[in-house]
Amino acid sequence: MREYDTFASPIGNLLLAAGEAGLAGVWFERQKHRPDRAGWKRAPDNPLLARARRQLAEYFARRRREFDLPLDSQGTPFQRAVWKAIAGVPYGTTISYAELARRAGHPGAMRAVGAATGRNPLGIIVPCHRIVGADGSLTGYAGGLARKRALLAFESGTNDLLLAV
Amino acid sequence: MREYDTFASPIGNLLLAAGEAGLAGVWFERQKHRPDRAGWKRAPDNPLLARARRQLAEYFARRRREFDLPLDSQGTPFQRAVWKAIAGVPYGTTISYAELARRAGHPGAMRAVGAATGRNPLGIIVPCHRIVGADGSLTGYAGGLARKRALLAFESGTNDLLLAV
DNA sequence: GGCCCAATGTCCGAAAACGGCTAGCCGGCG
DNA sequence: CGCCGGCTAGCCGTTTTCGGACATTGGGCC
Repeated sequence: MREYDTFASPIGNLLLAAGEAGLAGVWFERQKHRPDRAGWKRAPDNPLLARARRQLAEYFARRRREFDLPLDSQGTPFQRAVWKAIAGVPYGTTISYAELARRAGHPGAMRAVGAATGRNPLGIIVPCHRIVGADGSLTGYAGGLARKRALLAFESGTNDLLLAV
Repeated sequence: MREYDTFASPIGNLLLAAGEAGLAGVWFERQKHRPDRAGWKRAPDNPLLARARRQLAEYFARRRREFDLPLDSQGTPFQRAVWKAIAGVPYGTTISYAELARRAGHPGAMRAVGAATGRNPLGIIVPCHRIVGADGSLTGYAGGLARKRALLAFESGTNDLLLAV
């Protein structure tokens, strides 16, 4: 039985979930691999969820570039290594899946790294949108390529966040 | 790792490079298609480079009309055929790209011959400045049309070499 | 353990673009 | 008419670009 809440971002509603030791997930509504929230309890007053909402609002207002939250994402050792490496990619920059594989300690496993990236439960917080193909192509995003494109433009440029439909 | 040196000619500084079997290149500074000299070593004492400098000085002093140097230019078989044919054009004369194509054994390939001429690594030594359009127009030169015009005037007339800027 | 899948990367062959060209045409001039 | 300038369509190696095939790794499922 998990506590959750929602947050209305400029590029779509987000679903936030709290775990035992920290934030467990941030998904777009209707995104791929979204968890089944049967038996979850809506809890807007949960302090952790409130804190996450505030930091996300600051991020979208250009008043925050890094998140400061306890995280509690669940996955295999390999997946956790990948997600940890993703967390080290700075705001406004991108790296390739191959480079990510190297940083995660598995050079050559770029394909598997791609799969693990797609399973990242902490969208935006763990910036999987900063991972692109070796030739710069976007290749994929659980929330849809349009959102990935919008986030990268938002972080690299100074223009406002606008989701091209 | 190649050895190189420079030579101050009346129409601009030249970059000379020595190869395994002979002179590998003579380019104008800042000319098109100039090689990347990363990792090259300046070697004024290299005997081949010294010999090339002396012969160039003689050429510009009107005391030499033909060069006598071992050459080591690298290129495709087609390019080498073109450059070899260029080398056969005598001092003070010009031929058209079409005629050059015939002499190189590829009649009709004048357009490709033009491209190969532009890639000639041995400026002045292999006298690509003696190749002109069928109607006499200069059409192009890696070191700039002004230099081509100056070289042709120098070879045909008795006036001093003067580069019209 | 075996098999299939995936938000990749690399390589190679085919196709198109790119020139330091040219001969042929056409209209404008004297 | 004759000359000239500009435009066009072929010309042909080289270089770049593009698309598809394939090698590859780890997870999830049985």
